[in-house]
Amino acid sequence: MRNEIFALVDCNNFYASCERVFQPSLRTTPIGVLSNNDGCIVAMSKEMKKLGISRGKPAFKIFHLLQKYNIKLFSSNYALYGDMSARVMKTLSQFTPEMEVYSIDEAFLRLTEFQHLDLNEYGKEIRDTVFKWTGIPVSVGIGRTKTLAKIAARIAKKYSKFNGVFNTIDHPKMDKILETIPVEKVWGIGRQYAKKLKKYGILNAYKLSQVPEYWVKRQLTVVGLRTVRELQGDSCIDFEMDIIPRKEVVASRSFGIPITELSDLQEAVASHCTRAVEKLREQNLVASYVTVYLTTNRFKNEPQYANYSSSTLIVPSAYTPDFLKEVKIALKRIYRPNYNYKKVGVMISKIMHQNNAPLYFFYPNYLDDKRKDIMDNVDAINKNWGTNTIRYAASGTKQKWQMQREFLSPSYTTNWDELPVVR
DNA sequence: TCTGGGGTCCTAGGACCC
DNA sequence: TCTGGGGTCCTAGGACCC
Repeated sequence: MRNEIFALVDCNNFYASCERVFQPSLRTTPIGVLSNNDGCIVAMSKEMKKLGISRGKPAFKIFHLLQKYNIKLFSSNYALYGDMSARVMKTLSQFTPEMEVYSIDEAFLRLTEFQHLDLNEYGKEIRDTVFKWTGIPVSVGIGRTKTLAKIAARIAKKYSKFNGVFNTIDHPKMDKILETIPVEKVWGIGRQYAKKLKKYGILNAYKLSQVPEYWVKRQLTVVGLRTVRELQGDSCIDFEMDIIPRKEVVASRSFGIPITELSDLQEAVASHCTRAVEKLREQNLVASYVTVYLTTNRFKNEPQYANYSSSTLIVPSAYTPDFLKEVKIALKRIYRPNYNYKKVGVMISKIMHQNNAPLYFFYPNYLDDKRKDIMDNVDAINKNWGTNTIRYAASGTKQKWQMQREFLSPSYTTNWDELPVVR
């Protein structure tokens, strides 16, 4: 067993905290951030959590509370959150050469080479520095495995007496600590697994750590087995410093209103497709497989239909028109009239790095002909002048399918016209 | 629940081959 | 047809994550 040391740095209520950074007057106001389409609550400040509102609640259900509790709602603003995330990660990277950016608001730091430090002090320094440089409050959890670091961060966040930092390494009461963690809060144990485990009386992390391996493997596959070993202090979930190439890229949106006409769906699909291929290019990837899917609203009591269709490109590409051509045909194959559609999506897979794409004698390679130059220019313009400055006619101009974002905050950090003004 | 979007991994089972 | 064994590859579905 290796004696690893991991820290998990987790931003507190990340989206809500981002909004607050730019509106300091909301320091004590309950803040909620909504999902796309302003559909439901995806993030809350602690003041709002205290009101007993739960994540995932449909937004309209709390409209009557807004005035009473002076709640401030925001439509999600991923341009802002992405930019703030980059600032946090850049700050964190100063504390170790070995960092894994795990999600938009979390990073693992490998601190195995820092055994000699007072880890609690180091954690506090990390926390204070991130707050000073970005305005985002974070929790720091330290443990021998990633799973234990996760649990530590949860404790750091939950109990204010720890000042946002908790270290489980060599903790004398480790068993007691694990007993306080409900099994469904363990990283890797979701709703279904928790249900199964509870049936057998395995209610908390300590119990889970004591379960025989063959039983776990049979019930929860090798994934569950890894989790159990991690709880025992045996690090077996890989630490991924390198950015691993995506295996698939998805772009999809629910519609603001039900959509029936093929022409509207074609616009939406073209728009999603354009975004998906953009994401490919951001990482210098090419791909050769694209899937279009559509679905009606399964929560409505009306005729239901869902289907998908895929196409293979002759040559792996990141040239948007190559994909637009395919998704148009694919959508036509699966479209049926007279349904109220809720959502369409485009998924791109069979992805590889552009330098690894096979060369074909009869077909031009994406890198070789003018297509890459064209795409680079389009991307540069859209980056400088704003998303969709240049876009494809196929995406349409009516865009009646566009989502609703009633409570959108300004793009403080990514749009020159919306910079905060100091008077 | 009247519900967001974007990902990953694992397994079972079918297709196909010898 | 009262039907062998074994391997690989692919896909759908189910679980998980943020």
